[in-house]
Amino acid sequence: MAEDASGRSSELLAARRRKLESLRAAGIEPFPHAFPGVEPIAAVRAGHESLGAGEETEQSHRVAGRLAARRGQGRMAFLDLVDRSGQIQLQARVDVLGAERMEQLLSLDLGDLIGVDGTAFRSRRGELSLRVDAFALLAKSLRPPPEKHHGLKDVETRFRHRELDLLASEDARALFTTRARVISAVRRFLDREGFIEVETPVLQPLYGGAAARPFTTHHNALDREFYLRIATELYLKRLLVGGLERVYELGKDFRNEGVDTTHNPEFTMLEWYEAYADYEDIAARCERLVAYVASESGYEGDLDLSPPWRRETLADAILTRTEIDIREHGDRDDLARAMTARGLSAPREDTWPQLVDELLSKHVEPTLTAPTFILDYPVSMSPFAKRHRCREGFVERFEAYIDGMEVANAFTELNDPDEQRRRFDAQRALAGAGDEEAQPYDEAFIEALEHGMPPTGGIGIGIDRLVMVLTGRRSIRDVVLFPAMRD
RNA sequence: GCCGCCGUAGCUCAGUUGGCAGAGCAGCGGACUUUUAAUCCGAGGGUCGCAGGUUCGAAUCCUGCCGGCGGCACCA
Repeated sequence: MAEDASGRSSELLAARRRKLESLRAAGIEPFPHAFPGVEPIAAVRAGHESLGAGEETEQSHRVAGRLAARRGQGRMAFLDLVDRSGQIQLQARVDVLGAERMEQLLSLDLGDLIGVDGTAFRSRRGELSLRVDAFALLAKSLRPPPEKHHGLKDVETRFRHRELDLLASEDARALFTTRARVISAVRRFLDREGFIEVETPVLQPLYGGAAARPFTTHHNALDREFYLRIATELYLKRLLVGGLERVYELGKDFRNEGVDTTHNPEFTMLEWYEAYADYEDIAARCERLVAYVASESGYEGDLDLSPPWRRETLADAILTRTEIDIREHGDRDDLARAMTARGLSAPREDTWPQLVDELLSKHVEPTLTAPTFILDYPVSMSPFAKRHRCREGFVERFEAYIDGMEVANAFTELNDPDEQRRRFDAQRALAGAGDEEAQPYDEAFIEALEHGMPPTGGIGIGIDRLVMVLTGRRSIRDVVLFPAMRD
């Protein structure tokens, strides 16, 4: 990665530069403007599926892509051309092209982008091919591509230079094509169910809607600090007050936290809110959405994502794994003693909600391979969720887990402004006690609630993690085009 | 932040006890009219992540730093 055009290791670059200059000297433009009328390679292949080995056609096709391999030289050669849809073999013949054009075609470098007009035939070995009748250089490649058989394996290079990963790897192209299908399927599903897509501020004067530390930035003209959003929740609920009834936003959130296999500092989040719904309605729609998206994106994994998913209350989930009933240990020290008595670590500085979270993430989450809703969380862990209609001290909230990973968080939304104000007060107390993730007081949000928000259910779904589930990847970096890296 | 593993040619990788830094692909020169990782001949290509140290001699041993991966901690 440290080479440059004039220094060491430049022999390979110099050779390509020489070719570039000789092309220009021969009057060939190495970077032409366009190449209209190109057919996807997959479409060409599909059009000749029934062609037998050794059979020829008179059908001409125009294709374009990157030169990936070359076999043979002299009077006849075979080239492999790759576009986004697939790969096809080209046959170059001196008796078709003439000596000069043949020489020009064969002196192209692997990695060059070319356009070809060719006649379809199937080789004696059964390979669908195009006999090159005419070709054009579409863009000269001035750097050598990754190795043609082993591809690009170095993980660091694949992440820092995703373009090389993509141009070298069919799997990489397929993965990000699948990701695109997931995202378009999400939109299609929600659009069809009466939701409208909205865009709320990324730069926010006050952050909120999740427990996380924000990134800060500065606006020069206004001379003030802004936060990059950690969630869209509070703005979206203001739209419910405004009467939009069913809204969703699909976009980036930013959280100033550590980086690991399930966390990237910027990540793609889906949130939707629907009036007159509670968390049971949300759970049902969530199940259907994931099943739909899985089907639309060609999911072939082992998980059964079809509704209904397993449902377990948080308290029962913890009870069955650890024999600790958090309902009987409502006091912080009492719970800590119960954990210690069973040999579980109970960090001294942890609050009661943090101890519960410890039990959940250490002892429950890893066991949740099949899609599962964990229901009903303690009030103190959920400042924006509505009190449970019959379970004292709990809220109507669920988190959805798949493959041992949290992929969604949802609740029956708190719409009582006075109760919301008390929850903010409690958060302020936590902040005073040093909790860096406590919610800041958002007066504009409270005021909005005072105008009246309908009973509402809402959810956030981590799209990167959903893509991980649907593509069987264990690291979020595999499903993010340009994951965060050190400089 | 802590622990472990890793960093060698453009790419994929070898490199023995510390003893002249290698192969394949790619590239360069040449041969070749049905190849499929084409084949054959020839000549090249290196700051062994960076900086120190030990040693007659370091890719190899030691220390520090940079970067990556995994784990722990942190993390709706």
